[in-house]
Order: sequence, then C-alpha cells, then structure tokens
Amino acid sequence: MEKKEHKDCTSVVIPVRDTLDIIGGKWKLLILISIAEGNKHFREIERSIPKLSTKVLAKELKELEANKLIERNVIDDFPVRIEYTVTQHAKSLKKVIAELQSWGVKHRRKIFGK
Amino acid sequence: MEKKEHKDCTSVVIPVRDTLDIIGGKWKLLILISIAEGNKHFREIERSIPKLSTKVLAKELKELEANKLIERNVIDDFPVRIEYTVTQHAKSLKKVIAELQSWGVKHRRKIFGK
DNA sequence: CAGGATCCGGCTCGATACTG
DNA sequence: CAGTATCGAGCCGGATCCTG
Repeated sequence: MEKKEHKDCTSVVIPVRDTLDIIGGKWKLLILISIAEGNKHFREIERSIPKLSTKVLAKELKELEANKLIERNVIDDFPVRIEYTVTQHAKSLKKVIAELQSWGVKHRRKIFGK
Repeated sequence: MEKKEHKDCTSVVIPVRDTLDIIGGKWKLLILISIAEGNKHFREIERSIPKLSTKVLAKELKELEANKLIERNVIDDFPVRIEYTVTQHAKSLKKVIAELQSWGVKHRRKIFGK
C-alpha cells in the first residue's frame, strides 16, 4: 500500500475519461447532433458542420459506428446512397448535449454581456 | 440567399462547439474535477490524473485560468507555493460533468454486462 | 515545489485529386 | 454521391534536464 499525496478522484475521473474516449475530440458530438437533427447523408453532414473535412468525417463516422452510436445503411439505388442514423444508445447522450449547449449559451452571454 | 441542401443545426452546433473550445480536449475537465475534489497544488493535480505530463498540465492550467475557470493564488511562503481553486463559473459545469460521469458508468456496464 | 526550455518523433489534419 | 489516396506541414506531446 503506497501512500498517496493527493486526493483520489478516480471514481469521477475514470468514467469521465471513458466517456471522453468515445465522444471526445472536436467533431464526434457535432456529428451526432447533425445526424440526430436529420442529416442522413455524407455530404449533408459535411456541409452542416463548418470546417469539417471529408477525410476527418470519414474517420469519425467509422469510430462512431464502431462504438454503436450510429448505424450505416446502404440504400440499394443508383448511385448508391448511404444513410446514417443515430442508435438508441446515442440518444442517451441527449442530456449531455443539452448541458453542453446550455453552458455554451450561458458562457457566451457572460462574455458578451446579455 | 444561397440554398442549403442540409438541415441547419447551428443553433445546437455553435454553442456546443463554443463549450468544447473551452473545456474540450483530453484533460481540461479532468483537471477541473481534480481541483474541485480538493487538489490544490501542481504536483497533486499531476499525480491525481494518470498519464498527465508536466508540460501539458502547465499549458492546460494557463488556458483554464484565461477562461476564468480556475484561479491561481500565490502563497507567500518558502518555497513559494501555488494554490489552484475552481471559480464559481467552473462550478456551473457540475451538471455537465455529472452527465458525462453517469454516461461513462452506463456505457461501461453496457460493454461488460452488469 | 512550480514550472520553463529543449529536443524531436509521430500523427493529426487540410487540400486536392481520384474512383466506383 | 460516398468515400479513398496521397502529400506535406504543423503541432501535440513524451522524455529529460534546469531554474528560482
């Protein structure tokens, strides 16, 4: 048993880190929001989020799919279309997103005055 | 007025991005948690968060201070000590953190089964 | 103790072009 | 449309040592 010279806060730090590993980074939450709002196709999502590049979007979509936060469905048409939708699991992030949005609005108000 | 071929979701995307610009990244929230839990000194914070390096911590602390989320107080002792504390503004992130923590716990349970 | 300085490899990311 | 390929710059971040 080694002595610890600091307050242990792993019970909060670990779960938060787990979450950040999955939805952290600049883009993942924004992409989830965009899809949840009704953007289903690659170009739509791309256009709905300023500064998001093709390459990055492709990578992020794969990671989101791997974590079961979105589903990728092939529409057998021509040319082939793909539809992305958020999973039920992703919907459980609603509250997280709502909190971030609300905080962002308040913070902006605090900075620029009301 | 240009036509938009996608659903506009800027009313959510912009505030969330604002928030992420401030508390996004791997470390900022974890650092805020650690300080809020009672770690006041540089080395304490450093030790309380696995994998966090001196250089990165120094940089993150500056950014947090610039955004008024923490305060840096010099204790006139020898050797000089510094105390970091979270501001009232940072406390308004409690709900965000709670949601992230709660989601992390649920997600882990979902992955490993209960 | 609180941090700064330096060296430096790797990987992230943007821009552009291309394929099915 | 839905992505992949490639090039290249930049910065992130680790390791280590140093100062007040």
